[in-house]
Amino acid sequence: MDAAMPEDSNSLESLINQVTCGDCREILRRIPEETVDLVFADPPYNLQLQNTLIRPNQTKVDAVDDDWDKFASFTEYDEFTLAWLGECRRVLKPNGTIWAIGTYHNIYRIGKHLQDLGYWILNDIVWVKANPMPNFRGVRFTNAHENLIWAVKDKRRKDYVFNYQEMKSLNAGKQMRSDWYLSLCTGEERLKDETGRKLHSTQKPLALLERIILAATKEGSLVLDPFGGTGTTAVAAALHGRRYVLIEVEQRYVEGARERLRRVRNVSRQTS
Amino acid sequence: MDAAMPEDSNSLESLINQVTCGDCREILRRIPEETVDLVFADPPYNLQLQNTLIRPNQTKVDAVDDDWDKFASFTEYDEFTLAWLGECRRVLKPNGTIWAIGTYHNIYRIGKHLQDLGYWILNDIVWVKANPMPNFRGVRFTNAHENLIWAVKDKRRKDYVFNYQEMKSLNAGKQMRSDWYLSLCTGEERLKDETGRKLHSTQKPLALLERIILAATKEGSLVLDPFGGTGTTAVAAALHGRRYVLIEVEQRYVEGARERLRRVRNVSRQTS
DNA sequence: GTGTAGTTTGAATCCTACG
DNA sequence: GCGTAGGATTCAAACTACA
Repeated sequence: MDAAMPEDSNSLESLINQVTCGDCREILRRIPEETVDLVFADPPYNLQLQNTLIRPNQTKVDAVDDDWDKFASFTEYDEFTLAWLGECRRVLKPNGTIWAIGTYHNIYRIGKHLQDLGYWILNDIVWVKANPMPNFRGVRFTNAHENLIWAVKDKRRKDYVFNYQEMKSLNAGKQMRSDWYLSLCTGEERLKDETGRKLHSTQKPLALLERIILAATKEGSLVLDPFGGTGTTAVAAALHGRRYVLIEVEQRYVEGARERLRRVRNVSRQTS
Repeated sequence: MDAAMPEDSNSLESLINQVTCGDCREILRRIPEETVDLVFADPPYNLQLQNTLIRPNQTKVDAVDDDWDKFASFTEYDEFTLAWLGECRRVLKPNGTIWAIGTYHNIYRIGKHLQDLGYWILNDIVWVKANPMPNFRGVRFTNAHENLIWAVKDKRRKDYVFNYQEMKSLNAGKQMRSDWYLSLCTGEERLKDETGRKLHSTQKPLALLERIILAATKEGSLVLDPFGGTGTTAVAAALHGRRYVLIEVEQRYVEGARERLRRVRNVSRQTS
């Protein structure tokens, strides 16, 4: 797929259906204004974990300790958030929508900045986890969900895409609600590195991205993921005939995503 | 109960197990520092209503559809939020905790300010509604949940109250999770005015407040509700042997709450 | 192939008392 | 403030091993 990349790296076409490596705040500048139909953003959560956590059976929890999740302060996280949210708003079509996912560590800051920038929230969605990690020490409630925000760029635009009937049919003929019960990404679906460990510490389940794309885009729509990770958004887009622009700053995730997308293409070639 | 009220209206004792009418930002000043064990706050979220609340003598802003008005509204809501969150933090004991409930209209602003003031979030909880109002026009997902934030005043204090075993026993012997499936407040439980219409537009289910108080207070703890409404928090506190301070600005809600509490006391007198 | 038991693991702001 | 020892603490899904 790199061979097919046009030489003009500033054109939008050179980014479409590609996984581009780089800081999203820079790559986003290559995208012209009002060209994107949907943004899905899974930014770093700024977890601020302190100590190692030991399970009751004395094993160690494989926590999120990646450098990309480290921020010096809330202020720094806020600046980062405003930067990418602002760029995403610029490239979105006026009736385009954005989805952002997070936990209590970061979702309030994202939501607040999103409102301040003029996005108009349509729904907040909770991903209720079928199999969350328990609270081993029994000092809080089990953290069993994550939060998503769905917002349209321009409040006045009522013609954002929402495939109401398709959602209804996916929910046994009843209106799709704001609580989505889905399992974590584990097992075969979870990408592994060469040593057999999880490649990405926070890979999202494909079912989550499929529902989002089926709900809020049409065939041929352009989907942008500024924190592409190992490519779940791109896979969901490809599976349902949507175009995508995937940006990811970590080279090893980029390679994992590209390989994953090759496998998806091969499968669809065999079955078509 | 008014007859039993001490004459010194500045003492904390004069507020305890009473429904006090007034603006919470003023009444809160009567409460000494670090005296409250738990705050439950269900603040208003309608920005238009907020404008009249903060600037009662100014002209109402019409349709809020330009950027300046929108920014002004958010700013005023933010100032209001910071004011009551700050006062609540002052009166909370160092190991005291706060619960705030809201929807996507206001919860991001509350959560962000709460973090900025130094509260330390322990959990976010979603109240998943068993019987939400459908989205009649089919243009969004059914809004089927509300968000709660649980935070401790001082991050370093690990001795906040969390009745782990009691929550576990309420959940069939398994850890209580962050998703709470509860019905709306309807039927007999819902307070009505003299014409038979609901007295308060957003009365919370008693089961929600009972769970919160059973989870995060001990017997005899002091519970503060700065937006007391029709007294659900006070009823839950009274039923479980906790003391309360309830503040509410609307006189008709105050009267509804006082009458409701009289009924609760009569019932417990008969059964004891 | 089928069924069962055992093992692994997941975005986690996960303890307390005493020197 | 810090270091250390004592003690209480987990759920569901998917995978593996084995009969």
